[in-house]
Amino acid sequence: MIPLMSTQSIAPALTENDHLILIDGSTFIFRAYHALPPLTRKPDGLPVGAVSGFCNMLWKMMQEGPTKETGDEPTHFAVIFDKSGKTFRNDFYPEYKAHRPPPPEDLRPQFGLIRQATRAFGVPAIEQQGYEADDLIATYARQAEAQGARVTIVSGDKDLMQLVTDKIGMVDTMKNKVIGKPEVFEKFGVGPEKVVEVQSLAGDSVDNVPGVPGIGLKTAALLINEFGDLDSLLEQADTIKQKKRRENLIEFAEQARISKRLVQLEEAVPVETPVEDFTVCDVDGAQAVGFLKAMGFTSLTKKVADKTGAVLENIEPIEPVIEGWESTAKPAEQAEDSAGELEGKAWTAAPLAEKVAAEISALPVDNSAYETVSTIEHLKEWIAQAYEVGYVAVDTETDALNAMEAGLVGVSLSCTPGKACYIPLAHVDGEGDLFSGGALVEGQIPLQEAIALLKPMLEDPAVLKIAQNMKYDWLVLKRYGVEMAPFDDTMLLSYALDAGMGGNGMDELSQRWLNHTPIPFKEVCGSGKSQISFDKVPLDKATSYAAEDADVTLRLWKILKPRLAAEEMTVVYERLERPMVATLAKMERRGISIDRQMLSLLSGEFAQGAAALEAEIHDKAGEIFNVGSPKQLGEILFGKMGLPGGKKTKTGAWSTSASVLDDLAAQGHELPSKIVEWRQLSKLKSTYTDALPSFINQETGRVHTSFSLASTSTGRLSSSEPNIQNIPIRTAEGRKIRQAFIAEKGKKLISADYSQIELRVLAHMADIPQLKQAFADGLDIHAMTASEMFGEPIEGMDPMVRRRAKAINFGIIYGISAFGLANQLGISRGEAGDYIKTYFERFPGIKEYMEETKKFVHANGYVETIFGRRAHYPDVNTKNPNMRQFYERAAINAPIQGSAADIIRRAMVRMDEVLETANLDAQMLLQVHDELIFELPEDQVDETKKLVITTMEKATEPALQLSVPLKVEAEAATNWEEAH
DNA sequence: ACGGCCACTTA
DNA sequence: GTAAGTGGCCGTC
Repeated sequence: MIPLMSTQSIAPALTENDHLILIDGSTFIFRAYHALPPLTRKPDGLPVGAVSGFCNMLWKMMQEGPTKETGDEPTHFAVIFDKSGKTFRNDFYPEYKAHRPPPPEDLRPQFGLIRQATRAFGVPAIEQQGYEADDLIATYARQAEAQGARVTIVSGDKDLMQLVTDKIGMVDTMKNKVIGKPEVFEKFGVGPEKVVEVQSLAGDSVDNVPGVPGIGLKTAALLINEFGDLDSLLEQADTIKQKKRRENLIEFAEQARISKRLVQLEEAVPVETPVEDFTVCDVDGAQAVGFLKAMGFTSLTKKVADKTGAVLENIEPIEPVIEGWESTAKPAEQAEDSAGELEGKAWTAAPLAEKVAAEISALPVDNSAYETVSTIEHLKEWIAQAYEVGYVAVDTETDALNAMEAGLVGVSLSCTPGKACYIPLAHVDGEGDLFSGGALVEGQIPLQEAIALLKPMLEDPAVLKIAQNMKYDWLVLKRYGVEMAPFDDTMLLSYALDAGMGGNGMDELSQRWLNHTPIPFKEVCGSGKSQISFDKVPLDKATSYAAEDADVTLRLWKILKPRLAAEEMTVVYERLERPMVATLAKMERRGISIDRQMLSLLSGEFAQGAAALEAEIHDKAGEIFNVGSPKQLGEILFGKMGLPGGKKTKTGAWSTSASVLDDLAAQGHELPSKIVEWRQLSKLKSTYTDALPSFINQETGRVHTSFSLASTSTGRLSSSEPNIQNIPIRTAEGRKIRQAFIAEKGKKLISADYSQIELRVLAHMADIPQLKQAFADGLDIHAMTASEMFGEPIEGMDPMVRRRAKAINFGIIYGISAFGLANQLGISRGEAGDYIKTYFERFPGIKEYMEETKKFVHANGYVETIFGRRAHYPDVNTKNPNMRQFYERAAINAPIQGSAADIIRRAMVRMDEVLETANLDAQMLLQVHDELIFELPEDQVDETKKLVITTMEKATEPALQLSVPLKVEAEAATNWEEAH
């Protein structure tokens, strides 16, 4: 290291009357970023949320001091930043802080702005190559102390606690906590002078300080208190009684010594700016106000102007230098480059992500290391840990699968890979019979108390909550009064990154990324008839299962989150995935009313109809058989009666599908059409009229579906328990079921649906002039297609001609084949092929688009929607021509279906706020791919309709302007059938 | 009791 | 021809 001479200051040395405040810039920046909703500057969309938060915090600190207690006027004041790039610690330990994911894309341009903001307030912004902010803070604090002054360090970083003395105090403003010697002792179990010794043993996963395996804070403090310091301990390690601990201390002695050098702050940095220069001076109003004006922070600008006496109107905005961001969209590669440069990282994000994955998956899962939390103190320790690292993996255990009914049984947490706890809350004695069981097991914190302790942390903007399938945990906890925020979801991270590569469930992800099989639920609760609910599981067994889930979730997050930036999927995740969690959770919570009586009546009608048909069928067949059995039916139709069999199923049996039966009916046979009718009726009865009432929630009296965000390859949602996305509409009988979905008294339902959204998306993506023109002119798209293809005028067109064109349009969206079109239209393969040929001649752009898509998927293994969502087809290059063509069709369809899904997602994410801002009480209840269903007071119908329509039609903006208008139609009624 | 198959429902 | 979920039957465990 080249020794640098400290610059001599002309300012006087500090005295015991002086008070130096050192602000840890990183703490401020990251708190400001995570604590506040994203904010962008008006004209150009520059992200400024963190800048705004930082300025407010800095200004407050300058006005009031760090806290009331230590709020005596500072005489010296500076903000210390980390300089990006390598530090001296990396010279002897390259892995130091290597786990850190790169900063989020929208934070990157704000680093520079925040330094400029600091200077605009007349405060020194200090950073120095090769040193971390902590080292500079240590050096300045010791220098000031040596001169007799008092020092207050403002930071949330526990590494700085080693500096605390009578003269040097610490304040964590975010948590409103003053840290002196007693607080350090409470945290580390030793005084500030021994903090380094303890940390070198316990390690720190956040900074990637290894420490000694198996030794946490508690044990470390114990050992240091016994042996005095690290060196003495390592010398006498062979005297330790506990076998594993002794072995580890001997084996990892060198690792502990390295850890000590990592956590030991450098207190003699040859600083470029002397501490004497930090003298507080009056704020130059013109500078500060100029900067704030340029940022567009109106209320702070006014405050600062008032205080400094600057005349707001006379000050011109001072535009700061902006690095790492441009207001106009630019190619992805460029964004990557400039972002990399800005932070001066030697690595790009992708190799970092790989490195993280390798390290996390190498650490074995040890279920015996997990803790069962049974006291308030223990719980508090875990909560404190979450605050400390700023994130925590959370998993709730419940007594049922359905989030709207399940009771909370316990919560598990993890902040460090390999370390996790389970907090049992409602485990009951499983012994005894059905009635006597149910006594709470001992060693559990009362549920309400535990929730009261957890709630502030789970809702605190400073702590990121991480879960696998957050919607479930969010819903369960919401029912206990907790609204978790902010959060990440590992299932959605995986979905954004790898849709189509396989499932996104935790077991599968654990297998894929950690090469680890978590304890199967079956092993804990059994299965089938002997299955027990989780509240009956003994605490030790529950802990190894539940805590493992939190551990695995945290590890998956550490692996998947850095990939987001590396693979440019941040925007997809943050705009299209994550915000849907709360949106959908709220919809599920609201549920929808159904008319139980009406369904019951229908069930009766369907039963009668089916019974009558069944009798006829048996009569015509000449024997009694199970009509619901395709096998028995096949034997009768194609065996006994000798009818000509058409298709075979893939298992070799005669197909009795509706299309086959329809063909037979067309040949003049009576039985087949009766079968078709019977099947339709029994389907309506069993799946809808019988099943729906069983989904009515006891407490709410409504039906709460569960939407799945990550179970399609294209980005569509799916719905289950019950599936409300396939409620009948085609037949008159089926529509009666829709009538049973009703609005509450005094309310109405609105159904708003996109008209032809997929064809519009296709027209935009494939850039087809005639289609775009037709949509712009509001024409009947199928008639227009027919007119182009067959040369017939739209007026007075034969409905059959239009029907053919419609089938072709749908076929195009599905990745058309002559085989499929022929089936659909009941024409020959050759004829269908001719239609397709004609179509491609009239719309050459479509053909080109389909060929390009195929080329793309073969080259890349995935395709993309207009908003960048990816659908992967890892097997598209298979040699099997049928499979290959299947994947190609799916790849053609995915960008179209997926883009439409993206669009409605954007509308949904925005909808609640839009309605609320307009003071409307409408509530979004359901989504059916291109349709949204709302419930609202009947006197707000007109206004709501208008707002819903614009929100949906403008959903791509401002990110994207389609070259085709989107059209939404909305109707209101007291039931879904009439509204649709 | 579980899972595959077939049928039906939707966009 | 794309994307889903559910229910009944039936063979296997």
